[in-house]
This record gives sequence, C-alpha cells and structure tokens, in this order.
Amino acid sequence: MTELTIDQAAERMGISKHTLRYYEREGLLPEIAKGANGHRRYTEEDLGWVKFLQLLRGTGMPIREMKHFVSLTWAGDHTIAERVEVLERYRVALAARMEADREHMQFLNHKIDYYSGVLELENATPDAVAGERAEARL
Amino acid sequence: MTELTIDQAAERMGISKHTLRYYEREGLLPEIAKGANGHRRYTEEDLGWVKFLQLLRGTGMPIREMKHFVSLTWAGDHTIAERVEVLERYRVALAARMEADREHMQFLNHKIDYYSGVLELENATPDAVAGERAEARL
DNA sequence: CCTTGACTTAGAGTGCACTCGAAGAGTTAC
DNA sequence: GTAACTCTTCGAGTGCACTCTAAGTCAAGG
Repeated sequence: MTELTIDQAAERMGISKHTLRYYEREGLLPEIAKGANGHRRYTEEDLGWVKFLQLLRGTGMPIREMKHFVSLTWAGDHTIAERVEVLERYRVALAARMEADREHMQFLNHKIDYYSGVLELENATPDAVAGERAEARL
Repeated sequence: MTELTIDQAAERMGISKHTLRYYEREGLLPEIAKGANGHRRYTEEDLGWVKFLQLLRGTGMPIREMKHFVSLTWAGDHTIAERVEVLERYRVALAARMEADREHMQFLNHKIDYYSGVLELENATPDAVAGERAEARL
C-alpha cells in the first residue's frame, strides 16, 4: 500500500538514493522488495530500519561495526548480551565526544566574545585601536 | 631554551609528527625554526598555536577553512569582523551537532536499557524466553 | 516510433585528513 | 669508521563513507 519508491524514501529519510542502495549492498538493510518493473519498493518497516541505521551511525559507529551489529540483531536474542557490550562502548565514546564538544563550544564563545569586545571598542573609540594587539590565548 | 624536538612536540600535543609537518606544509602553522642540524625546534608559542588549531579543528572546521581563518588571523585586526562571522557559523553548526548527539545518546540509553531488561528477564526466569520478540522500535 | 526520464547493476571516482615510504643527510654508539 | 638512528623533503598511499558513471532496461508522453 504505502510503499515508496527509492526517490520518495530518499527524500523522506534525508539521505541520497545512492546511499540507500549502498547500505543495501553492504548488508546493512535487508534486501528491499522489488515491484513488477524491478524497482525497489520501500515499506514502512524498511524506513524504520533506515532510521535505526541513521541513529546508529550518529552515535559514531563506523559502517564496519554497523554491519556487525546489524548481523547480531538479525541473528536473534542470544546475541543481546554482545549487543549491549557494543552499545556501551559507543556510549562511552559518545560521552567523551560530547564532553569535548562542550570545550570546543566554550572556545568559540570565548573567541567570539573577545573579538566582539574588540569590535565594540573600535566602534566606540575609532582612534584608540592601535594598542589592541593581545590575542586571547585561549 | 625550552624548545622541543618534533618528537617531543608530537608527544606533548597528542598528535603525530606527520601531522605536525603536514599542518606546517599546509600553512596552518608558521614556519617552525630549525636548529643547526636542520631539525625543527618548537617553541612554547608554536605549541600554543598547535593547541589553537586543535580547538579550531574540534569545532568541526575543515582544514580548508582553517587555512582561511589562520590567514585572517595573521592579516591583522581589520579581519576581526570576518573572523567573528566564521566563528558564528561554526558555533551554530556545533550547537546542532551537540543537539543531535543528545538524541543519539538517548537512543543508546534506551536501547541499552531495553536490552538489559531482556537480559535480566532471561536470568530471572530462564524458561519464559520464547515470547520475547518485540524489538524496541526506537 | 522515438525521445525522455527514472530506474537497475557493477565498479570506478571523490574528498577529506591524514599517514606513510623512499631517498638522503647528519649525529651517536660501539 | 661504520652501523643504527632520527631527522629532512616530496610525493604517493590509505581508509572512510559515500558519490557518481556507464551501460542497459523499461514505461509513459507526444
């Protein structure tokens, strides 16, 4: 019924047709059913799986490990313990990235604040600019 | 005095010698002074600059734009307004990434919680496992 | 009937950021 | 003095995740 063409699926998931086929080729997606014309028909379930892959990808997991994880998922419930181990590892790594990002955001904020200060000073007193040389070090 | 060899600099900054030379070649670092033997000698100021590059890089700025930004920095104070524009763009992008990461962390947490629940259930009642099939959809 | 356009495949190409290799020179250890 | 080591440069190679091309098929429109 509500099966989508590759174009529509790509549009809706915010991903390119190329990437959809690439994921399928790589075994990250199940083989997508084909219509009478041989064109792919994406079901809602397929799209849900794509979303799952996007989230997994977003955790920083590389394609190689996604293949592994996906195969675990398809292998059945006896792989759940291993799946947890994998996810834990990426949770730790993601937490580290988030922490680093906070530092980088601070860096940007400080830099922008400092520069904005210099600009305001220039506007306020267009004469006294020459003395401003001290780059904020961090 | 406290000038470091490329090995020491790499060690201290947590970066490879290759990358240090690469950054210099690309014009991201000023030309590093060489000792009598032709070997690079890194000053504290050089290392500060490396740190600056690492922070910039951490904001998600690609090498190409870093080159631009660095050239603005070296060009003098009249480029400050443009520097602010650039940094603002990366602040917006970084904020978006941080928001996305929060979503990805939630995803991991939910998955891990769900799986852990299944595991506990298995341990508690090793018999009633067969009925457990409903994958958490998100 | 013929063109247009979207799909199919396998495989090649791209962009990024390193990362490494080869060739050569200078210092240090025995 | 010669072997081992580390540095130098330049250019090539790597790994990742796409991204695109070429050649072919099929359906609809004019």
